Amino acid sequence: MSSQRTYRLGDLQLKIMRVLWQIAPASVAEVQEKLDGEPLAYTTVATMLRKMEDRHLVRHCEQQRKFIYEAAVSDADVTQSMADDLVDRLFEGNMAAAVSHLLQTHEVSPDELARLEQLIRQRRNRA
Amino acid sequence: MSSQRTYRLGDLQLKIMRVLWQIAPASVAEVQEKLDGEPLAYTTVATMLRKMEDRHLVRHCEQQRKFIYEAAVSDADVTQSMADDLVDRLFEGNMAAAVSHLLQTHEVSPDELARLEQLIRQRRNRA
DNA sequence: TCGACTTGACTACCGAGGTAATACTACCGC
DNA sequence: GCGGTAGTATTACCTCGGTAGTCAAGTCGA
Repeated sequence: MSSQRTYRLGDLQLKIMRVLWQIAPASVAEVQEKLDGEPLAYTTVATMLRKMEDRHLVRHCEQQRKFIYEAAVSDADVTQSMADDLVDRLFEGNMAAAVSHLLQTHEVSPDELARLEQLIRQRRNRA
Repeated sequence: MSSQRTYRLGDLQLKIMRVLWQIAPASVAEVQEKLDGEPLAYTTVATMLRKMEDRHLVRHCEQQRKFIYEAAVSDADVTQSMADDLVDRLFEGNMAAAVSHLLQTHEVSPDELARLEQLIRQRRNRA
């Protein structure tokens, strides 16, 4: 059951969550190291983690003087919530409109199209 | 041709843009009036419009001492840019993953499914 | 033991979104 | 001409994301 909460994460926050989802409990240094793109100051990552803990996105425990952080919300919940949020904001909740917009404005490989078609067919049969 | 710019609008900004896209040139009072949800102070709307003009999202001209605002960016550009942005952020640019996520986590009516299937088939034939 | 290094705590600062009060100004009707 | 009204300009404040410096405390190696 996905919680009803709405998540709206910034770029850095999302990147951090992704690290935590992938490598699970991690110290600040580990998170910092695993972040791709421009390297950030240690304190930047630490500060962000603290702010994220305030908002219950992550939690930490102490081990040998180190803070070990882990995600407090699931990938699925966050992804869904953020996707929902955008569909609401941009397409007034109309999912089909959103999907068709994506399909119309983007290149999708034949393979992917085939997969999507299959997906939709499954859905239709289930109904 | 859609401009390359990336738009990330807040809630209010999007609402305002929607009003301007719908009713075209409009005074502050008209925008304020057309905004749904909790009524906002006149000055709130005016301030927001000025900030948005700074960022070239809207422009205004003066008519009888009134500011008449209109959108300076198109619905299509903003929608696409925001959708792209999210696909990038959440699905690392993988469009198909995004679409399939949406399909899997939402109710879509049979009619809509049919429309989507048709859309995909068109795309596949075109390729 | 002492200094370098690690790590967390605290603080600061910027920009943007959002909200609005206050102050000024011009016009309109009496 | 005068006061209300409509409208803009100015200013302020709060939150959040993001970035990071400084400081203090603990740790570990020479």
